[in-house]
Amino acid sequence: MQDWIERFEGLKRLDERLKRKLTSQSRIITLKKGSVVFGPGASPENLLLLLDGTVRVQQHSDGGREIVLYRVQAGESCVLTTAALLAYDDHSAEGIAETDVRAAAIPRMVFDDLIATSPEFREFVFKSYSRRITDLFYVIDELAFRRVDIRLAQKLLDLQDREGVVRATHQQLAAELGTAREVISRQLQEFQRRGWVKLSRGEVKIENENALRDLVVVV
Amino acid sequence: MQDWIERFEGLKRLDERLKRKLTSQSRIITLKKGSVVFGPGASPENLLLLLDGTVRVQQHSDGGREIVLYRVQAGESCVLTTAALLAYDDHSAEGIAETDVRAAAIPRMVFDDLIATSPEFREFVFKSYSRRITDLFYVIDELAFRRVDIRLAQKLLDLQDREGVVRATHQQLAAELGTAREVISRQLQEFQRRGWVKLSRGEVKIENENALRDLVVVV
DNA sequence: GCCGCGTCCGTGAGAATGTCACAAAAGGCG
DNA sequence: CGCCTTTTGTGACATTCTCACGGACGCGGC
Repeated sequence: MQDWIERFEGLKRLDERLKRKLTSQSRIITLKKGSVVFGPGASPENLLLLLDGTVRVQQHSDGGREIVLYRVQAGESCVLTTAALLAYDDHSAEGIAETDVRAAAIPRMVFDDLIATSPEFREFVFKSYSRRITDLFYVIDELAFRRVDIRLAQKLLDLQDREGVVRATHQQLAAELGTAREVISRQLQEFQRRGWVKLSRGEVKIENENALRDLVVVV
Repeated sequence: MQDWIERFEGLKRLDERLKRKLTSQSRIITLKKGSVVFGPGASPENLLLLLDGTVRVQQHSDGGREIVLYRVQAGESCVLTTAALLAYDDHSAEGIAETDVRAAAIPRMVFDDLIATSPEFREFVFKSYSRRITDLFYVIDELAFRRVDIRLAQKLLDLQDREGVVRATHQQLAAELGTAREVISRQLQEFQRRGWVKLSRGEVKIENENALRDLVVVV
C-alpha cells in the first residue's frame, strides 16, 4: 500500500527519495461516508490527498439553505483546507465525505519541505489551487448569470449514473444549486410533463437525455 | 524607489539578500486607469505586486452582465492571475485598473526561486491565495443567500468616500452585485423615498448611514 | 442661446425565482 | 395495519429578472 503516489498524476515524476519521504511520513486515514472531513473550527493541520472516494465541499446560509462549491475526487488534494478555511471561520464551509474515504495526510512540516525542494511538487500544489479556483469561478458564473432550469438540467446530466438515474432528493438537488426545494420540485415536474424525466421518491430517471442537453446548450 | 518591499507586510521579514534579489530582478510597471491588467488571452507571465492604485477583477456573462469578484489593493498581490486564469480561458475574467496603477512585476523564474528558498515568501504567497479565496466564498454566499437591497446597502457603505458620496452609475453598481441595472434603480429609488440616500446623475449621497447599516445587520 | 447626440435613468408588464405555510403521499417499522 | 418520518405537492405572495420603451441630463457644435 506504499505506492499510492502513482495515483496522482502530478506526483509521479517526483524522484524516488521524495516519494519515500512522502509515504513514510504521512499517515493513511479512513473516513466513513457522511463524516465531516473539515469544517468550522476543525481545519486539519495536514494536506489531504484523496486516495479513494469523494469529498463534497459546501457552504451554509443562516436560513438553512446550502450550496455545493465543488467536489474533491480520488487523485486530487484538499489544498484549500490548509490555506483558506482557516481565514474563513466566520462563514461556514465544510467538507463532507460523500462515500467512504481513504486519504493520505501529509503533515505541514513535510508539505513545507517538499514545496521548498521539489519543483514537481510545487507544480502539483499550484495546479490544485488553480483547479479549485476555477471551480469557484464557475459557481459564481452559474449563480449570477444562468437560469435555474438550465442549471438543473446540467446537474442531472452530471449526477446521473450509468442507467441515467440520479439518486437524490429534491432537497439535495436544491442544495447542489443553492436554491430552494420548491423551485426544484416545480422544475422537475415541468421536465416530467415534457417527458424528459420520470420522478419517483428519492430519484430522477432521465428519459430524454438529448432534450436536457439541448436545453443546456442552446439557451 | 528600491524599498517598495517595505510596503508589503508579508515581505518585510525577508533577509536582505532576497530583498535585493527581488528589487533588482523585477520591473516596475505603470498602467493607466481603465486599462486591462489581465484578461482572456492575456495572462501575464509575472507575479504582480501592487504598489499604488487598485485593480478590479470581474467576470462577464454572454448577456452583457458583469459581476465584480474582488479588488486587489496596494500592498497586495495578484497571485490568482498567475495560477488560475490560464486554466479559465473559456469564461472571461479580467482585471481592470480602477486608478492609475504602479506595480512590481516578478518574473516567474524569480518567483519560483523565492518560493523554494524563503519560508517567509511562501507564507506571503499562500496568505494571498487565502485572501482571494475568502473573497470568492464571500461573493458566492452573497449571491446565493442575500437579498439585493441588503447587498446594495452594504456596497454603498463600502464604496462611499469621506463625504458619504458614492460616485458610480446605476449600471456600475449593478455590475458590482452581478444584477440588472433596473433592479438597482428601483432599489435606490426606494432608499431615496425613505430618505436614506439622495440621487443625482452618476452619484449617490448617503443621508442616513445608520439606516443602511441597520438594514445590513438586522435582516 | 438651442440643436443634436450619447449616456444615464425611470417605468410598466410579464416571466422567473424565492418564501412561507400547510397538506398529501410514500416508505419504514413495530 | 397504525404510527412516524421523510419526501413531495401546492397556493399565495414577495422579490428579482427581462424586455421594450421613453424621457432626462450633460455636453459639444453652431
